[in-house]
Amino acid sequence: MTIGLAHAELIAVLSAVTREEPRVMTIRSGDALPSGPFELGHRSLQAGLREWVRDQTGHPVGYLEQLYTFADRDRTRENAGSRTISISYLGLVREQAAPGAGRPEWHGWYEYFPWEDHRKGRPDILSGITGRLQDWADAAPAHREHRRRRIDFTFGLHDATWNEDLALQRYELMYEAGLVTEAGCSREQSLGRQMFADHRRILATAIARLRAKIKYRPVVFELMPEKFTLLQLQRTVEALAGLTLHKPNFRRLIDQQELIEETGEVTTETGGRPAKLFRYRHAVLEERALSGSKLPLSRN
Amino acid sequence: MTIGLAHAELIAVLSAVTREEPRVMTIRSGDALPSGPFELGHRSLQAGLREWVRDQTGHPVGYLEQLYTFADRDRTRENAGSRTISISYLGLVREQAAPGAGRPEWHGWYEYFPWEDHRKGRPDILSGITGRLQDWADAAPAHREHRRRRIDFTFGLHDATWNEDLALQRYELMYEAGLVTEAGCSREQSLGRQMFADHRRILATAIARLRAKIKYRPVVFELMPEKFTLLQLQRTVEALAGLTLHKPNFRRLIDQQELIEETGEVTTETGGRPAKLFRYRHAVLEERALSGSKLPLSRN
DNA sequence: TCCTTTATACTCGTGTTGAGTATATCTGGC
DNA sequence: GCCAGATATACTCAACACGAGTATAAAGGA
Repeated sequence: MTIGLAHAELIAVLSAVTREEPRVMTIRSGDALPSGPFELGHRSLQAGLREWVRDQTGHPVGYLEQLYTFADRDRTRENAGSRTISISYLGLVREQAAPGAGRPEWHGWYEYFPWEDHRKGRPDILSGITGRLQDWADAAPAHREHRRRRIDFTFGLHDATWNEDLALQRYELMYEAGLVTEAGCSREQSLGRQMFADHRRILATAIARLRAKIKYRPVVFELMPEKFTLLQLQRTVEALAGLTLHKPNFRRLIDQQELIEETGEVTTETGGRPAKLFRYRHAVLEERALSGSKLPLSRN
Repeated sequence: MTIGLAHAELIAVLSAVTREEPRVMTIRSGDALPSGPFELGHRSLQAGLREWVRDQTGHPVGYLEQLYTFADRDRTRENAGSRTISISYLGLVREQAAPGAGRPEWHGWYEYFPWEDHRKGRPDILSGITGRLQDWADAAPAHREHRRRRIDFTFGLHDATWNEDLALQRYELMYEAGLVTEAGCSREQSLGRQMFADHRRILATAIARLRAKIKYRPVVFELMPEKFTLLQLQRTVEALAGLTLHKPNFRRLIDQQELIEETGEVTTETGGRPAKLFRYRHAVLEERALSGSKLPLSRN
């Protein structure tokens, strides 16, 4: 029985939204996510990542959340018997944060996942994807029905509707079906920009997690400047979700949650009628907004 | 710069519900969670844990989900410079599974967290807890208001209502306030049964995660026998949530989700009028039940 | 037979949510 | 200066989900 000695590596998905586009910090011209070894000096995993990101990029990280941990047999290292344990994190960064010395490269989420952006309608690329997925399903008669149901559900076909939270499931399905380069598909046939190793999969995990989270925790504000208009807030949520929202209802939702307050100022930079500026109510609301339970409670 | 070499350890929170009581598998007579090193032979973390649990306990694990990864300076090992990375998992086990060779010891959740079970009303222990938390808040004038808001929210005091999902936050708050032995509190003053190292904290994480999850994913069925009555299902959910539910509304919720179907049989073992037996609709519903988004969508 | 116990079915009021419409206030062109 | 276009903000209405309570059905046991 071999004791588990392994290399520990931290991988960060740092995201920001600038000019209505969600972006991720990358290295190697967009080919990989920033990562580094977990060092002995670090107090904890979280602290280690924080330090390391600040040193490398000059960006202070606001919100930071662990995503997933996985292990792989070492690919690149000399000692092939060893293993690497990768711990991935999702971090949110303010739009206005000064760019650091390392001159980080930001790339739009949807370069890597063009089928995930539905703000301008259902992307054309999707019909090609679902077509090829259907072929993949038909190629295995034994699993055909099951695969079809999975495809329909995951991509919102037939009676199902598109669910933006399923970004990871969609990527995994495409991976299984061999539609992405990481799965050994040819470069011409591959869909979306690829990344080193499983980094694109980690990015998909981060996108899915964040899209789910904005619905029940007020994390969007970690991405907003201090003062913002309601439309700016809506556009940021839309960028993350890859969807367009219903303006009146979005506003109603926001102000019934009482998460923000007027600053008293207005801005005319938006084109038409001047828009009120709002700010997030930090102090009062550190807790809460965990919304209500969907269980039918009984009182006694 | 030291490269991160570390020990990798897997920790499992295996849960079941028997006789309307949620239980967790333990070792050392309930003092610790089962854990073991991640070995080289394992294909992946998840597979490693599955194998290892089956060998040790004879229980097949149904649902398995990663909880959290954390790092600590080694406590027990000889090489003090090294570190241990602990990866914790939540696993769900069927009630009827045969007990294995290892004769696992199951202990009720609420031995460790007596304040979390509200099925018979608000536990008496809670008044003591919140009283001591108030003292802790008052002891630090600078943070008093903030701490009070945290206590009120987390324990459902004043205008707030009890939120069963906050099990982890409650434990963390009590830890900060020094109310549990793990934080250096005396044995007499400690609340709830303690565990080795941070295992009780991991259990709290698992409880919180599971309580949140049953609301939007049909994971309860991983804990049910093949055939069950609606009341059995309700009692299982109640056991996990630590709450009593409104019977008519629970039934309505269940059948509008179309997650189960009648077997055609009935059982008279429940006392009064015979109850219909139901089964979970595996096949059709592997996906879905991710419920709806809370975002105000617009169609175009 | 009646009483207790559990199962199952129905009602009703309220609040949230999807969808659409109306009014206010700016800029820029004529 | 006035109108068109653009954006901001406010209001309405129907459908549905949800909390809460009530009524009926079918067993076992005194």
